[in-house]
Parts: sequence; C-alpha cells; structure tokens
Amino acid sequence: MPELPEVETIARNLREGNGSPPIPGQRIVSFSTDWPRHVAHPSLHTFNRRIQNREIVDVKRRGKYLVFPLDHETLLIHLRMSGDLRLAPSQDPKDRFDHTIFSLDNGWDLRFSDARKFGRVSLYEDPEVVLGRLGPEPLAPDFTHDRLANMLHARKRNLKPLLLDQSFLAGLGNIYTDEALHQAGLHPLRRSDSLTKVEVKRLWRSIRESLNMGIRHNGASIDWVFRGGDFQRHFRVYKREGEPCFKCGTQIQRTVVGGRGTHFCPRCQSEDQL
DNA sequence: TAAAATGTTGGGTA
DNA sequence: ATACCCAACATTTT
Repeated sequence: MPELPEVETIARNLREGNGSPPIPGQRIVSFSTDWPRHVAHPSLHTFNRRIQNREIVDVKRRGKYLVFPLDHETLLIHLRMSGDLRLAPSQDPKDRFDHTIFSLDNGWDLRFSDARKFGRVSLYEDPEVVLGRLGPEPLAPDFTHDRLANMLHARKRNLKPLLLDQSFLAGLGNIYTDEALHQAGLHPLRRSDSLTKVEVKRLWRSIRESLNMGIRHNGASIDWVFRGGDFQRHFRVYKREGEPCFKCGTQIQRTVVGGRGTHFCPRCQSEDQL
C-alpha cells in the first residue's frame, strides 16, 4: 500500500491523532511479534531489549520510511508492499495480519499489519546509516528543477527504473511514477540524459503534483478505502489498461519495464521520442 | 488456475 | 563503476 503519499498520510495520522491519541509522548511498554523476520536490525533479542520503555518523541517520514525518534535511538519502519500501521486499543482483537505490535503506556497498541510479511522494523543509534543512502525528498524546497536536471543528465538510464530507484529520488513507487510520467508526457523508456530543459521542468512539476495530489486524497491504496484514502479514483493511467486517456482518448497500454507493470498513453507518451 | 500485486535486495551479466 | 535482468521474499487478489 505504501508510497510516499501513503506513508506521509500514516505519519500525519499517528502524529496528530485521528480517532486515537497522538503518538508523540507515548511510551512503549512491550513489544511482540509472531513474525520475527520483521525485525531487520539489530537482532531480535537486542531489539526487544532496547525498545522497552522507550518514549516515542515524534513521528516523521523520509522517503518511504516511517521514522520514530525515541528518547534514545530511532525506530525505523518500512511497510514494503502490503504493510500498514495503525493504533488500536490494546484489548481489541488482533486480525490475522497484525504480526508485530508495540504496546503503549496509554492502553493503545501500535500495530504493524502486513499480509505479505515483506515489511521491516529496525532500531538505530544513527538512522542516517540507512536514511543517508536515499536520494533527495521530491517535495522538499531545495529539490529544484535545476537539481533534477543535473541528476538526470548525470545518468544514462530509462526514466521509469531511474525514478523508482530510491537512491536517486526518495519516495516514488510504481503508481506515482506512472502517473507522473503520463502527466509529463514522457515515455517510460526515455533516456534520462536526453531530456530538454523544458521536459525536465515538466517532469519535475508532474512528480510533485502527483505526490501532492496523493497526499491531498489521503493516499491511493486500494485497500485504504476504509481509511478515507481515495486517490485510486483519480488515476490517469495506473490500472487503466484499455481505458481511454483523459487527455486524448487513446487506449491506455500496459507493458512491463524493469519487471514492473507500466501504464502509459501511446499517444501522449509516444515512442517517437525514444 | 495462472498472473499480478503499492518494494527492496542480491546475484549474475555485459 | 554503470546499467540491465531475474529470482527471491510470502501471500492475497483478480
């Protein structure tokens, strides 16, 4: 479920509280998991020992990571493909996907639900060890189109796989990449070093507008309807194979690029530009 | 029933 | 070093 807008939505809800108490200020009184591989670092034993009695000071996001600065060390959670984080009263029954649970001192649980079990939690004294490998934040003020131009021109890669590379740019996933490329009118296989200044600026604006639109709609993910996220009703190409492009009416095509399903309009994002 | 799925990583190849 | 491709991870949904 999670790309940047979904992770941002989760972080905001946890931080502000949304039908549940805000997380900052709460203390973790116990930790349990029925899927030990959720714990990526340090060892399960060490993680369990060090997480006890830590106060959660804040909830932030970096790329697709949820970042919880604690009174000592920092907890990182990555939702991968199917993860979700939500607060529930401790006495509420767990559902079958609630694999990892942080019990808080206010009677609530922070529950990591994860059907496919790809998600990871970790604890670092210096989270930059992990977060420092990420590319820039696409919504940060210092992410200018000039900077994007320099980044693109320094590489010779197809646009779609490059935009999905988290060490290039942090936060885009398969949905928002397809959406941004369509809005920019760029073919997914276009080489990064061939973009003109005008095209870079269009891509830059499209990336930011797609992500902001996702955040405005509280995320896109299909399974998120119950949480109010409804961006999936606004997809321009993703999951719309065979349906008409809203801009020109041509049928949206689906191909595979870099092993990922890729949706685009063969007219608005013509192969002629390759 | 087979195929695809919002992500990442590691291995092999060129 | 750069770039590409595929398998793996584990399970649900279409």
